[in-house]
Amino acid sequence: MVIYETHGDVCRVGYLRVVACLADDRIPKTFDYLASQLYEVARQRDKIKRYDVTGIIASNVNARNYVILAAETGIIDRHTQKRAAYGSIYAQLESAKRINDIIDGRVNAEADDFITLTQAEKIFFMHILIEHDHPFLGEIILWALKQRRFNRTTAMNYIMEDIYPEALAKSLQTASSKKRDIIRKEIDDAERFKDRRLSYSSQAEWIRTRQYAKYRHVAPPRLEWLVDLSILNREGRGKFSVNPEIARMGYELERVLRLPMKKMREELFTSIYPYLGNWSKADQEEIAKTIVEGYHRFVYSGVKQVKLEVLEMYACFRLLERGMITTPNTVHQVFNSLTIKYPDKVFITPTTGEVEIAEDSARGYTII
DNA sequence: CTCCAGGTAGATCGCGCGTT
DNA sequence: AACGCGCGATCTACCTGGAG
Repeated sequence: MVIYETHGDVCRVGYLRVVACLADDRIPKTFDYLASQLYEVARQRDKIKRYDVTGIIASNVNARNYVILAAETGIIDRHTQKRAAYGSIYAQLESAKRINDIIDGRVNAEADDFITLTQAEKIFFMHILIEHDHPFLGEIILWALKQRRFNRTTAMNYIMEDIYPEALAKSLQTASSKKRDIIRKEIDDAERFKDRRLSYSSQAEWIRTRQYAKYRHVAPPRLEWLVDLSILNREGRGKFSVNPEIARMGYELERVLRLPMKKMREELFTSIYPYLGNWSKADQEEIAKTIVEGYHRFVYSGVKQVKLEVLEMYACFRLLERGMITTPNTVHQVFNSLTIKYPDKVFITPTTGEVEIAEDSARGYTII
């Protein structure tokens, strides 16, 4: 499910954290309301403006574009106007504390607060962006890996003329029938992008076309996301290079990013993320503790039905925050062993995947 | 009316050339 | 060789017409 709607100004991943914290699990908030709140929060740090990065929120319109991106990446839900799965997960992570402090005015934002991500946050957003922009963003990463160094223009052309139509074609299989016709039309159009671009006699003429405007709205934000995730480094204006740490994993990345979605999710945790930080392996007890603690956090913040899948992903990222790594499948196994060991305290409704964990199990984690 | 994709004005970069 | 100037190329933030 490729992200269809992007705008050239949604370049900074960090604002998605603010949207996740501003949204709510119980009370719907309209996108306009979220946008104006986001705008207000972002303005807190007007005095310490950074001019070396693009995508800083400077208007309501531009804040709204970020809210839309949050909807496209599973942070908030278009229909319910509440938090979506990844928004709920982020809101329960420790990382959310700092953002909430800024939102509530308990601390003043520093220059980097909306831009710089912690290592765990980088992996969190890498995960959701790769998943929601699949296979587009993954293929962009693989192309970048082959280049090592490249400039913005080369990247824009290749991304739009080669990767984009192919990614759209692949996304056809999973798209709803309504969207399919629109996507097919877009593919037809995209297949002619290159010929059309080359038909303009001068560069000056080309950059004034609507097609170029489209390029600018689709490709550059994705490159900027990769910079925020430390997959790419910025090398001055319009130039990028691949982070050497990532470059070393080229072969593995190619294998993992091309796996079917469900497999890819697991393999990112087994084959990629372990090399993106100094993690220790989380043991069974830590995992179980994190599951139980997480369940109570979700319930406390107003999530009525805690989905097992969501709880498991939460546990993976919460452990990363504490310097420990595990995988969704491992968490799943630990959860299963909990239901067997404590059938009177830990339940799952098989049809819906909703979890319940008895209150007293939280106290001192006595169930372990 | 609302809203956003596409359009555009102005800012900024950096190439290539002349000068020291 | 190194510097720096000027201008075309490129980039970005903001705006708006036309779709819904």
